[in-house]
Amino acid sequence: MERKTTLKELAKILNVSISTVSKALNDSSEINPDTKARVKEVALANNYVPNELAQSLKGKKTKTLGVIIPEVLSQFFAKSLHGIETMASSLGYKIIICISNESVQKETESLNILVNTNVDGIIMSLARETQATESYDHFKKVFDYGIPIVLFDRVSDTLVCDKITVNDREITHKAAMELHNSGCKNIIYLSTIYDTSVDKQRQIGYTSAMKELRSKPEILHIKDYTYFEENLLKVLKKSNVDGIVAADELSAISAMKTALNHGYRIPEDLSVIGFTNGVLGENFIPSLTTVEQYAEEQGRTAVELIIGRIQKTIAAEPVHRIIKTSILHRNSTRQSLALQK
Amino acid sequence: MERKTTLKELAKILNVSISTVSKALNDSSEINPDTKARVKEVALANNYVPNELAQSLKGKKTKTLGVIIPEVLSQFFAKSLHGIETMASSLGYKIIICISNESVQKETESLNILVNTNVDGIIMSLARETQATESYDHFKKVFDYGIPIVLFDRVSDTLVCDKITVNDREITHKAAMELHNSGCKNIIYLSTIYDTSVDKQRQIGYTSAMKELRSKPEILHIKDYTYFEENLLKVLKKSNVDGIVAADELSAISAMKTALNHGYRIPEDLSVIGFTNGVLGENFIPSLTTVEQYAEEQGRTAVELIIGRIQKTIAAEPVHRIIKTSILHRNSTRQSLALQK
DNA sequence: CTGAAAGCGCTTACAG
DNA sequence: CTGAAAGCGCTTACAG
Repeated sequence: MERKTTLKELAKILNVSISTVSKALNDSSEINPDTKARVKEVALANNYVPNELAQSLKGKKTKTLGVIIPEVLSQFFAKSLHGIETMASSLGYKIIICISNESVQKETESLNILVNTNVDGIIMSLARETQATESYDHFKKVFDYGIPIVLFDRVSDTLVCDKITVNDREITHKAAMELHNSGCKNIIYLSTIYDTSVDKQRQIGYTSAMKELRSKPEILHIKDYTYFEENLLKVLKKSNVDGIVAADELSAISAMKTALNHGYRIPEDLSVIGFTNGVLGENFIPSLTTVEQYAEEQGRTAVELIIGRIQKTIAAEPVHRIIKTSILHRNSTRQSLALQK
Repeated sequence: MERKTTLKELAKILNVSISTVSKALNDSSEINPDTKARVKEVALANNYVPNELAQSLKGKKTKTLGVIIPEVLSQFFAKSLHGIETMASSLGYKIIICISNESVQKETESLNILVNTNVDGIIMSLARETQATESYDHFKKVFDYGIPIVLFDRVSDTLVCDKITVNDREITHKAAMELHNSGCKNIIYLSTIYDTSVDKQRQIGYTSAMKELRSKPEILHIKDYTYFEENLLKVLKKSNVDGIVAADELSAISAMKTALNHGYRIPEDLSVIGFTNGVLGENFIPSLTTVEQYAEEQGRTAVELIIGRIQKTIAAEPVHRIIKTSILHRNSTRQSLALQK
């Protein structure tokens, strides 16, 4: 049960003042090179490591980033977290992680904890409830104290700060068009991530494609997986659906499962395009054609942005970085008719 | 860009000393109830929150837990992390998360960061490389400083500390016996999590079952998913395999995928039992019969243990908590023959 | 080039 | 019941 060595102890051993030790270790130009060398040697021999609490108390920087995500069990957020952790630790920052569980209350608590804990910046993706109810009062403190914040994936116009999203509208439009070009006549939009900003954007992209194709858009939101099969089947039959654009990975897989269990062949009778490149879609049979969202890259970019903001190396006005996604073609869709010839 | 209110400022407003303010806010019995009330009122009105850095610098407690996991993309670790976060935040602790990426070096860095950051305790699961090379020197500092540590899932006898594991041997034994009882003749053990303590335990359980059945054990370790299909098929054919006990979720699913792609029917021709109750196994067709490891519970228990250790509310000798698992029967296995009658 | 002093924002033994 | 003082472990303007 050793205690950590302090500057005071080193000073005593070296017979110099605490100030000298501190300056020597910080490579101050004020200090004689020989003294520096001696100090450093003794510090090393005594396993000296500065007490970060004390340093932070003076310097006001904690080299800590707060991260709030709605959940960690979906591949998208797990991957973003991985990207955040990798980049942060490579740049010498620690991360405190909070999971909001889609709830405003937990998000509020998390924000308070992060503020009180003196994080240098916050990276987050909004809870569904926050987006559904448009509650943003709990951000007041963060803005009052001028703590930089970057939002990724689930963002809001109400919050003026740096943001990272993907080109949701275009890619969803493209996904719907691809289904059409591969021969699908009745394409629906399926989502279980209702009430989120990304869901809205993807809906818009889908709807605009339907408009272009002069087809009636059909949007199916399923809020509870308990009734997933039942709800989906009803629509599949009623509208003779042969194409699905699903707003997330799990709903895409669940749709395929339901369809296969009821005699549909995929992609012949029903084609599906989902979102997120995760193990689920990769390993399902048939494997899922999906929108690669570059989750890890989003995480890494978020860290770069927030650190740029903390160190004031980027321009004052808020940045909105839009990451270009692409469609990863696998086996849940057919080739486009044009290509088949 | 407000600054946070300090005790000094409150003291000035109230015309009392800093000590009085501090004691009043901490509900010290020394202070006059009326004074307390006045102080609290003003504190509230000024949005006072104590500076945790200063408090920690005095009190030596940071109310922060360090967590190191080998990866976050597997459901098992994502679920444990979720359990850890939930329990920790409900008990007023923050968590700093580090991902070792299975590497000793990253694990060492993470440990150093957590020590330097003055976490009150550490919860971790060892990196594969750490277990493979039996490198434990990087733990010296943690033990020297007496920072409590609890290991879960991937543990080591070399490290004397609290541990949480599951009954790996028994349950793997049981899994193999169940396959046998359902009619499987040639049961192999498949694993991609080679070199880990859990893999070893599960192997032992499997081997003991084979011994009991007077069958020759066959253990297949695949270290690289690139050659998964090739390696597995060779063994499936050579040994006429009709049962697989897989040490983790992904290898179980990959095995089913390979088998299905090569004409095997599951569970008729080949039965599979995996580990971890995750979305992958739940959604695959057929759904995976698997060992429920109660990952979230492991996470929650880890938090309880470490906090008990920090607050010294548990006995001095190291605790080893063994969580009883169970087999979740789904569609990748047949009923036992006994039950079929 | 070195050191004494003040201060970051708290807590707590000690005096009164 | 209230307050002055010391101290947690640092950094940094200021003196010498």
